[in-house]
Amino acid sequence: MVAAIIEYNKDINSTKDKPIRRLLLHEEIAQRLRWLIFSGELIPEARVQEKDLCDRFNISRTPLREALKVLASEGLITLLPNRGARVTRLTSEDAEELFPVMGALEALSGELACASITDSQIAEIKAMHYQMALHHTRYERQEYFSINQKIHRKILETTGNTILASVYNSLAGRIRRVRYLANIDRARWDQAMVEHAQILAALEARDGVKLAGLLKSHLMRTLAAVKATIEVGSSEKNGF
Amino acid sequence: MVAAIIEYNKDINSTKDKPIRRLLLHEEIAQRLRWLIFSGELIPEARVQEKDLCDRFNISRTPLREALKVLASEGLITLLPNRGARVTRLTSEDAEELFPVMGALEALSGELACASITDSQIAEIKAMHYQMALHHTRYERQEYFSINQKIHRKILETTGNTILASVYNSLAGRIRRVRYLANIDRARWDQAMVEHAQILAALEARDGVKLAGLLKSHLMRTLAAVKATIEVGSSEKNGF
DNA sequence: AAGCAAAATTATGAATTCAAAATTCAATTA
DNA sequence: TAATTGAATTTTGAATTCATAATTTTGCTT
Repeated sequence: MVAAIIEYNKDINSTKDKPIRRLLLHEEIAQRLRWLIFSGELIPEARVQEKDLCDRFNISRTPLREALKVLASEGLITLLPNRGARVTRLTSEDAEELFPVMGALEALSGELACASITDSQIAEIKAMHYQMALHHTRYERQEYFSINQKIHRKILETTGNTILASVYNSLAGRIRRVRYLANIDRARWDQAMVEHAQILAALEARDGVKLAGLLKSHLMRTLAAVKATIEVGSSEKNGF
Repeated sequence: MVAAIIEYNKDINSTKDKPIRRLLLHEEIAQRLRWLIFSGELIPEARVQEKDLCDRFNISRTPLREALKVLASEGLITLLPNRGARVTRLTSEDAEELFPVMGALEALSGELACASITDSQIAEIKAMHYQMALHHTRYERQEYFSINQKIHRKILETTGNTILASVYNSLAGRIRRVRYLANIDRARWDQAMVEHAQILAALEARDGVKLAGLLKSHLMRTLAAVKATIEVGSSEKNGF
């Protein structure tokens, strides 16, 4: 009995678990706010009223304001001193700055992935790719978009580089809503599928340089589609 | 007189300046905290006591805590719920994740810079380069380091891509202290100067692809030197 | 009725307060 | 004396309060 307790204690001390962190309220709130922005419930340029959100989440202003500061540092919202916070509107210029950076990160992602990806991981992505192709033939935009995201995220995960993933995700967050709403035309969609097939092929061949180039150019072509969406959105005054 | 006032008002309204934002206290505090970390006054792993900093800055805990949340989202400090904040210690693994990302960003930076850099901007960088070379021959490490930073930042600015710059600076911030303290040996230093000469040449030739490759490999070689510093630092328990 | 000015209201920025958790320290026991 | 328990203190997380800036409303003037 005593021995068992001693064993147990030894185990506690020798095994270094990562500390169990009960999450801080402002982090929970920040995550929920991100969802509100991605889902489109919080509209760009619209003022974010602290009181409303406090009531909604049943919290005081302190953790909410902390969360707003974090989102501001991520570029998702803009703080106007004494005049509140508002969801940052993505301009065409922003997109033109964001995509080359995301392109560079995706290229790196592909390069690193090729160096370490396992056969089973490739098989997984391949399965996702065909699932996506199916949605494409069925004109199922939402589902296509969802799996598309998953494939890119899967490649990112494969690299095992958490910093790369977090930086990429942060940037992608800024344009997620626009991409989601992007009403890409059929021609561009077909073209995107061709590009994805090439991407898969390069990944299977573990050709890092090739894959990097494909991902980069894929992103740059997507930029054009997104820019078109932004222009339309702006002129309709229901911007992004 | 009245006319003058009207003129003045018209000017105010017609010219759309970016709003003069009296900076929020937490932003000021966040910036000062960054300096404290970069300068080494705040030691990694050491607990950051809220009270001490509040006394130091003569502010209440509210804006300080907001600033801490922002720094945490930048990765400069780590928040342990109910156990305070501490400066994030850069591990060798962190460096191995950070440098490839920074390399990709620098490569992009070089590529974009070549596409738009003016002759006078090149001349400016060239002047800085020779200034740096002088410090190198004189073994003036701090000055060399300082100009080295400036050159890379100047190339970044040249691209005009503010998002690229801010992402890069955020990542660079995490390793600035280590790089600053990095006691690179003479051989590596000499090698770095050779690489810089090549970088300048590629920039003058506006050879974006070449420059991208050079910057990337330059970063990866720097990684090795930084990793060595981290290892030494850790074993001496005065880590980074 | 339109335009303007002043008062009233509301929202924001930051300090203070309060409750809960962690840490310190002293007393006790083996 | 070393280890452990439990109270006292400190520190943190979050709500509340307070002062000030921004916005809205009201009432006046033309």
